[in-house]
Amino acid sequence: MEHLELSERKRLILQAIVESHIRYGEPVGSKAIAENQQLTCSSATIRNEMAELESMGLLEQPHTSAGRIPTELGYRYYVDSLAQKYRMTAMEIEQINRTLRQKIGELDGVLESASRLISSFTNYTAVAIRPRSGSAVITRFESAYLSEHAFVLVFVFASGEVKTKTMHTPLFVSPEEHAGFMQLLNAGFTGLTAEEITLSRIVEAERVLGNLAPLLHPVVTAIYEAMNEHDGGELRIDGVGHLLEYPEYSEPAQLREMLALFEEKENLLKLVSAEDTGKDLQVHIGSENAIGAMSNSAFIYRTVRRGGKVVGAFGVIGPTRMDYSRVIAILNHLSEGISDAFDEGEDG
Amino acid sequence: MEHLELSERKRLILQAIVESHIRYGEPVGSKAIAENQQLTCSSATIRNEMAELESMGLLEQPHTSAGRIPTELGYRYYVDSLAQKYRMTAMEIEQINRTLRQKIGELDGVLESASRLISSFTNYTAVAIRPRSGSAVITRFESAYLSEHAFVLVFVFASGEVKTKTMHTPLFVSPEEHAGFMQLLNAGFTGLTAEEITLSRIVEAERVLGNLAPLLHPVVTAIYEAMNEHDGGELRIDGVGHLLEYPEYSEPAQLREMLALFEEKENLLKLVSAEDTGKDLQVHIGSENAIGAMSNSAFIYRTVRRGGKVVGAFGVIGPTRMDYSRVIAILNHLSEGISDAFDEGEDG
DNA sequence: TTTTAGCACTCGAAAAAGGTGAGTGCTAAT
DNA sequence: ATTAGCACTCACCTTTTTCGAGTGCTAAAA
Repeated sequence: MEHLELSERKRLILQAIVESHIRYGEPVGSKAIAENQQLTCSSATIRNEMAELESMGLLEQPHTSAGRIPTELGYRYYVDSLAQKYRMTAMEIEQINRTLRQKIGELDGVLESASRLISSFTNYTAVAIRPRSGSAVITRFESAYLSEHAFVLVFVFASGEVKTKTMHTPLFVSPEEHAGFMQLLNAGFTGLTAEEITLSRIVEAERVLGNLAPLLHPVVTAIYEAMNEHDGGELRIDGVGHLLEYPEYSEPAQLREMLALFEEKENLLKLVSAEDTGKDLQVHIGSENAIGAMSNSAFIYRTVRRGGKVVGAFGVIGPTRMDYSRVIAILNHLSEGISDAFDEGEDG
Repeated sequence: MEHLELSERKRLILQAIVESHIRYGEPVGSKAIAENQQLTCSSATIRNEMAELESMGLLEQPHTSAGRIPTELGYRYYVDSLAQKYRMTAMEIEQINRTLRQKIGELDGVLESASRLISSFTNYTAVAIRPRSGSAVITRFESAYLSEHAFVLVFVFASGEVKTKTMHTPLFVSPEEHAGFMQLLNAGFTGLTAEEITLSRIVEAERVLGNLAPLLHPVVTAIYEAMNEHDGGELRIDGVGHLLEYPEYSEPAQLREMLALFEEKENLLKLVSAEDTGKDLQVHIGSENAIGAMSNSAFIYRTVRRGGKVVGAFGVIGPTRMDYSRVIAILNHLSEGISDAFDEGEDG
């Protein structure tokens, strides 16, 4: 399927059909094609060509007396070989740049903004993903002393990410004790994966702590949770309502499946975490998605890398008749902007 | 409407109709009532009573030859005077308690868990809200030094809330400089509302800082943002998919409106922020909601107070034929649990 | 050999027609 | 005051009809 040989005319016809169907969502008839385009042949000729395209598996008919719609293969061919590069408007570029410029630094913040932007620009549902990382390691603990009974714990992960958690305790903890506690934490619990935080370590630490020992348990629990949260990945979704704009989600069953998918973040996370093929732009059409609920949808996303490793992704989910070229252009632009922002943030 | 005089029989009939309609979502006929209940009269009698209830504005007929459904007023009467106290199952209580026990301390975390719990228990869409507070004041800055080019800023708000933000800078900042910078921040920028952070303060601080002056601008921006974020309120929604379980949201238009409502957090925030009537449990039925999109929905929420001030709220949104007694019971129980958790956290 | 005009045919979608029954209001008897 | 009885209403469901966009095929034209 890499490079199916198609006559120039067939390519034009396929392109016209795909684009019309993307636009109007309805089967495309031979007459519409004949009139509309720079094709100089009659509808009868187009009918013949369409029949051939159908036998090649690029088009299909919903029923005998209807026009044609593209198959998944048809879309695939379109995306790979036919789609024109969409040229973003100055307004679009401007607005994206402006928004990104404010959000340098925190990955979560950047992804969040990206998601919002994408949703409002494309009129599709947008997702922002921080995939599960597999082995969170905390390289440092910092803390801010709030009162005798409370302090903020700051977890600094190897990835550069930072999480915080406010701890409360019935114990009376002086600033000095607090400092000592933090020193112990940094000495005994950094550089470890969740599995490496063994009971013996904890017992040993408790022994050292003396009367502050009861403080350790909730802190260790917090550490665990922070690691798991960090490992577990994050998912944000914007513009769910856009689904309703497309008749392919008008059936309650379909819609329900999608909403369930969005609510159970596991699935989408898996989808992105599973594969790092090296390609930064992923276009998954229909059943290519390997999730039942998405077999009538397209999922396009772009990964965000840091030091070669995938640390995030953002993209859109919508009907298979998605405006691929526009979406791809927007994702690419956004991606560039984000890379720039990070490069500045890192060493600039 | 406070205490409409109704005969005992009318009350029973109204209650039966409301409960049947809550359960099945369909108009209730006289026959069903007559058979079902402990009423000892015939369907004809009930028809007469129903006609009267209708003329009082408590019931209505979707069309001439259908049964009756409660009006908003009917639901209101039911909620105020008729609803039985729902008794939670041991399982429900157990699970709520267990979940809450893990989430002591961070308001956001508690609200989040509450929302999830509510959604899964009630089969309605759940919301958790931290309303806009109006005047965020930071009482203290803490910081954790990460590297010469990065540190974590911790904002401690007067409300006890804590926010963090990771700062990057191209400057080379030594630990000592960092400590000095933090000292200045605490000296010059605590106890202020956003408006009180004036340019003159900033200029003065820059003067003191000397070569570290360029650091101030991004930090002040971050402070601004943190305050606004804190002021702006937070909204979390779970179980959107549950809407689809109720035919009142089967029309795309309805659904769309709701999804739009959920995505534009402003509206819901306003709804809760606007009023602090002193009542902790709010039941808004239909048009009582003062948001067009919600005129066919009920919104029940419970506020969370701290020191007498409303700092959060959680509740459910669903069709007007909501299972009021069950929802209210669950919200109340949850609320108790949360109060307990906070009391422990504060002084325990 | 390729293209095209013409035509009979197909079949989903929308509109129209028909049937069903739950539920009503009213009247008259209890 | 209650209830049995009955004519009537009207949303909902099913069936029928109509309609037309689109097709494939054939035969003529290029």
